[in-house]
Amino acid sequence: MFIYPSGSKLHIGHWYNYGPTDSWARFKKLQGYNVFEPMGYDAFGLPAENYAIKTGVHPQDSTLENIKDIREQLKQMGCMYDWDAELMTCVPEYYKWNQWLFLQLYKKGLAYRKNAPVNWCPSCNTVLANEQVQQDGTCERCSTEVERKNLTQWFFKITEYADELLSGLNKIDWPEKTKSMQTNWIGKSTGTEVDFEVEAIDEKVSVFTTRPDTLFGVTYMVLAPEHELVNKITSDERKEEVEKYIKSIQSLSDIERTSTVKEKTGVPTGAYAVNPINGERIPIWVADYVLASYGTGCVMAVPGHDERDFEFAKTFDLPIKKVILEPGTEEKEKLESAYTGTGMMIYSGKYTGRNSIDGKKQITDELEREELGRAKVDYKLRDWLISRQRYWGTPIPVVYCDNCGEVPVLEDQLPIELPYDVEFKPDGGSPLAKNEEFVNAKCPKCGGAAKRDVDTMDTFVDSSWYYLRFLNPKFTDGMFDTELAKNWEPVDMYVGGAEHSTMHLLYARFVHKFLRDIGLVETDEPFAKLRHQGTITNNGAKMSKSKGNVVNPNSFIEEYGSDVFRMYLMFMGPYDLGGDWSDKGIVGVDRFVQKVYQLMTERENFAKDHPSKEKYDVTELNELEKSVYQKVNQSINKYTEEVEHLRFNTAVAVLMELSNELSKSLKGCSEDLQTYALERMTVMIAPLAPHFGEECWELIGNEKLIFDEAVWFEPDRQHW
RNA sequence: GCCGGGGUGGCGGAAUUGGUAGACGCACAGGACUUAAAAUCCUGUGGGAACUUGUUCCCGUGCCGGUUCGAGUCCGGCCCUCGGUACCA
Repeated sequence: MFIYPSGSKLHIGHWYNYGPTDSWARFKKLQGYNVFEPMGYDAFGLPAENYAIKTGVHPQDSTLENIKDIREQLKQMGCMYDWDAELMTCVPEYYKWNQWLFLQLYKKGLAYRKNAPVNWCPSCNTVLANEQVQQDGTCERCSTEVERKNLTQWFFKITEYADELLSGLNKIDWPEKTKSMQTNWIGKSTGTEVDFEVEAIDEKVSVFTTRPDTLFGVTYMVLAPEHELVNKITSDERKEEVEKYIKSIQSLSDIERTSTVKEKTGVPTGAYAVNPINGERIPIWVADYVLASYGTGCVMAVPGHDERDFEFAKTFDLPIKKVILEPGTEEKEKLESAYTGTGMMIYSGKYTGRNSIDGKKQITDELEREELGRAKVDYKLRDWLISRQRYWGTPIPVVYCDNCGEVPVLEDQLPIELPYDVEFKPDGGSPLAKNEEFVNAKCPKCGGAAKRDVDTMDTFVDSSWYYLRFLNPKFTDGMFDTELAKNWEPVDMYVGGAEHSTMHLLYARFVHKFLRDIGLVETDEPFAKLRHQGTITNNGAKMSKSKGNVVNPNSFIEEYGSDVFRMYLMFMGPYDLGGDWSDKGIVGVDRFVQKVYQLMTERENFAKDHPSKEKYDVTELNELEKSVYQKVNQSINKYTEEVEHLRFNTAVAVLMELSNELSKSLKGCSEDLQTYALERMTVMIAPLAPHFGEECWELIGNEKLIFDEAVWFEPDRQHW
């Protein structure tokens, strides 16, 4: 994953992501693969803008300055990045293609506008990111209570790909936990949509349920407070109470609202609905535990067989009906808690006595026949909201014309450039809204006066296709070079933090599939193999500038060099777990390197003076030579296995064991066998410590660079 | 709350498939070298007990329970902790 340049310094986390990854790439290079290892900058985003609000430094200036510093530090790490392929997302040459992508999605009906709430701080007069809202629901800058405000915003229709995003997981070599998180995030559930007639307004309201077999147990219905029908159906005498309730839950987050430990709240609307299966009249309530964003924003409540409904019914003394019998009991009335399993249906009209598993299908069939419902698949996944009321991002290529309404910009007018002169101090709207020159445009359709969209895109748009742009960042004839892409896609190895599991990694898969559907890529998935690096913490806490607990790698690099520092990070523990930072053990890695260096300097030019054989027959070696020979080959075998699977900690341990053995025994071996051992040792050290590897390679008498030669030795497994 | 990880000596960790728990390293202790120190090298090092002093026994992988000839590993129930939770990226 490319780097996010939020500050000017690389911290240990960056080293932990990029050092070991480069070691893996170098290992592949030595093995003879054609390795393309690029680096770029995810340069748009909120922190640069907040920094600008605080200090007055323009986001573009601070970002470009940071990138300059970061580039120099990346070079210190000794990664074999292809610097010709470097890219950054904040330049028109790049973000032009975000806009182009937007237009393609729009053309296919996959970009659309609808209302969605944002966090609004009435005191700062601005939209806040979730991160800027404190736990108690107040603004991090001024501690004012944050409100929710509805704005018309752009969405990408990722839900159109929900099924394929799910099934595609079977085709890729990703960590099981990541696939499992995406699966749960997409949240596919098969169920039934049931229509309930609402009395008084002569309108139907649909609910989605995975348990149509419990339909006879419905005793009330709940609308999300945001549901559009709430206003319509609420009776006059209830109006005041309902409005008061809706206001009272406005500042709660979805997490708080749906918490099962929080006491249930809600109010009756005074309206009633009719259960289509038995004609029963049930009250309609409004409660915050139902979210407008999932399903239809409305649930049929079955307190006997749903835990949340049970809690709610207990709290408000609503009837609880038992309609499924737990296997192994005859008790048809009492329920200590909601029973959510299957069993025999009871008190269910003609379905009484049937198995609830069959009942599910039969009730759905009946509803379909009567046109009162239908089988339906539902997803938790929501469409991707990409509008941001901010400056530092890609302008959305749409204008609004009095005559023609919403009109996309013509492709040949791209890029819509982000103007430099803008006031980002918050005052109510998107910063771009105040730049007249930017806002006023011509309607592409009628040529009349029009206003540009003043929002910018979510930066996850930038990062959802950059891996394709790497192939040739200077390409001008399209989003990326499709000919090159044919040869290089998908990415063979993608490494980044697990925190991206459900957002970036899902968005990128979605965009890749879309690009396939418009004929730009040929594969179904962007990243064939994915691995996560863990987080390095400091005293158990995530390092961050705001906490002031960032460990600066510089002092260690000065004292031990980048190779030792990088190798120590690899030696610390399993790569995917990360761990708490401690400099306690770095001397051990340093000692190891000194020990190897000693071995090499004692045998300068051995490769020239005593060339090694390719293979040895152990029957012709003495006992000591035989054990050295075996140790060397066992080490190559183990090392290969470990590095291949990113188990760098044990790979380093293999090399330490080998160096201990060689320090003890090498003196007693024939000179050519000594060369044999040192060559192989060097080849294994080089990917982990590239500078030191080259030094050793030269010391023992080689002329060319080891990585230019791409030397690798397969182990001799014959004589174990 | 929900989803997904993690928890093993004084410390970082190893044990790849249910089969000798503690590889490798840090720290510590003793020794060699040295006038001395540093560096380096060698030896020891999970806890406890016994004695015939180099061997035996007991305990031990977050907690409680289970499966198995055998569990760090599998199953059930907890505790703690970390990541995500749709506008940090």
